[in-house]
Amino acid sequence: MTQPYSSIALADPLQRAVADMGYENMTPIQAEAIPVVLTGKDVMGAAQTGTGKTAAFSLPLLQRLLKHENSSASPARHPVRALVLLPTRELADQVAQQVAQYAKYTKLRSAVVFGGMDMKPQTLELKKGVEVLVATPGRLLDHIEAKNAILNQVEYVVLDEADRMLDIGFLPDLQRILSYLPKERTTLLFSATFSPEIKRLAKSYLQDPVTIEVARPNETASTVEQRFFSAQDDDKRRAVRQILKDRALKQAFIFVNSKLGCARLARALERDGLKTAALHGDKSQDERLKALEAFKAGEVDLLVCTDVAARGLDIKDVPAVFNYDVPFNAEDYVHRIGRTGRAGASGLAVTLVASSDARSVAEIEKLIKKKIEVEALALDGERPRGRSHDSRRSWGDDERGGAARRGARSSGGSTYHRAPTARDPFFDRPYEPSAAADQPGWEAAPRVATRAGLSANIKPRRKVAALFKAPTPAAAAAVEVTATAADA
DNA sequence: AAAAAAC
Repeated sequence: MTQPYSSIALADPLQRAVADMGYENMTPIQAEAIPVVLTGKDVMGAAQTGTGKTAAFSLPLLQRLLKHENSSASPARHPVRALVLLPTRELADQVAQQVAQYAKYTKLRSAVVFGGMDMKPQTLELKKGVEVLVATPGRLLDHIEAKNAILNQVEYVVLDEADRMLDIGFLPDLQRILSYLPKERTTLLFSATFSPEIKRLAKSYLQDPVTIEVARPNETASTVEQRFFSAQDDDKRRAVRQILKDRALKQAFIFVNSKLGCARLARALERDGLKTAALHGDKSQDERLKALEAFKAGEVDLLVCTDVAARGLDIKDVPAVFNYDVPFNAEDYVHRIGRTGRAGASGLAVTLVASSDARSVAEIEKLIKKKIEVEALALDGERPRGRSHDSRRSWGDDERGGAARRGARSSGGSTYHRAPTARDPFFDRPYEPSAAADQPGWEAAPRVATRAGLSANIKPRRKVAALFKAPTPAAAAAVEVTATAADA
């Protein structure tokens, strides 16, 4: 079943680069996608997080560029021949570094452009000539408009995290970028999650695509232990600290839903004496990159972050992910927990569930097609406020009971106990996906289109239609469906 | 209910 890279038709410089990185065997997505991309066909690829998607498109793409190295394009002009688009700056940086690694023994040049950094060095780089350009949408448009990047000879476009690139927040920019590209080209879409509507929209951008699915879309990695604990806001920080301690976790991502919440939690955990860095979109790019570097280097133990860090970031051996807040979008849950348990390693994903999160948890359950049990978490120390009068409830177990359980736990080795008979009454019933969740397209409810000036979840269908021109009737239809579902 | 992506 395992297939070495050496068994496929990749040029020697690429094989050497792969060997340098210590890779021998292809991952399933690579084994499936590389031969197809080598044919030059359009691809829609779905694979679990942490399974080597970047190499799956980079290697065959570079191979194709090598093969046609002496194309008719004037060498003096150095046109961009492959464009890779990503939804966050950190991800663009990471993918660019990988591409550069794979290309290091070739004459192909790559560059990366993203916002928050000085335009000038990027401009200089582009003017020197670049075959592979990695970018985030906004900054790329800047360069296009400044005529720093000429994209009319692009042969390949890759949309990584394609479902995000196609969502309503990115779509207008994406469509403008695509309008600068030749119609005759290869388009590759990759993501770990695809809602049916986004899939339909995505197909409207592809010509006769080959669909590659090495795992059921939206599937979470079996290497990640997923736990859900009932915790109200006041108890969440203590819960995090206790789980970190009980499970002897060295490092963790801690996801929060808002930038402000992220900054606040980071400060609070720092005050608790934990080495913490915050990563969110209100920080300067310099701070963002530093936070990530510090986490990678092990200088900080906790990376408190918004969904800017949910997708794609590949950091070795992150033992745990906490969802301090339950994500609004079920797809984001899949991506967030994909930061741990990568490349076959084991990982722990802990989601703290407040009583107002029932609907979101139901959405997650529906999406990942796994039964979610929300467990009670017995916190050490004083019993939690407010519920202590009712021993039927998990939080209300008296201290004696709690202590007895903890004793049993420490001898048994398992850190947690499941207390299905003593749960918060809110969770006494199993999660039933809500009626709304059964509506097709619910999970793809359109989000705010800030740059387009809309300020709320979109209601009137007309506004959506006016917001962007879909390239084909099929795409328009997909958008209509999404908007209608959101109205419901 | 938010975040992300340009200045």
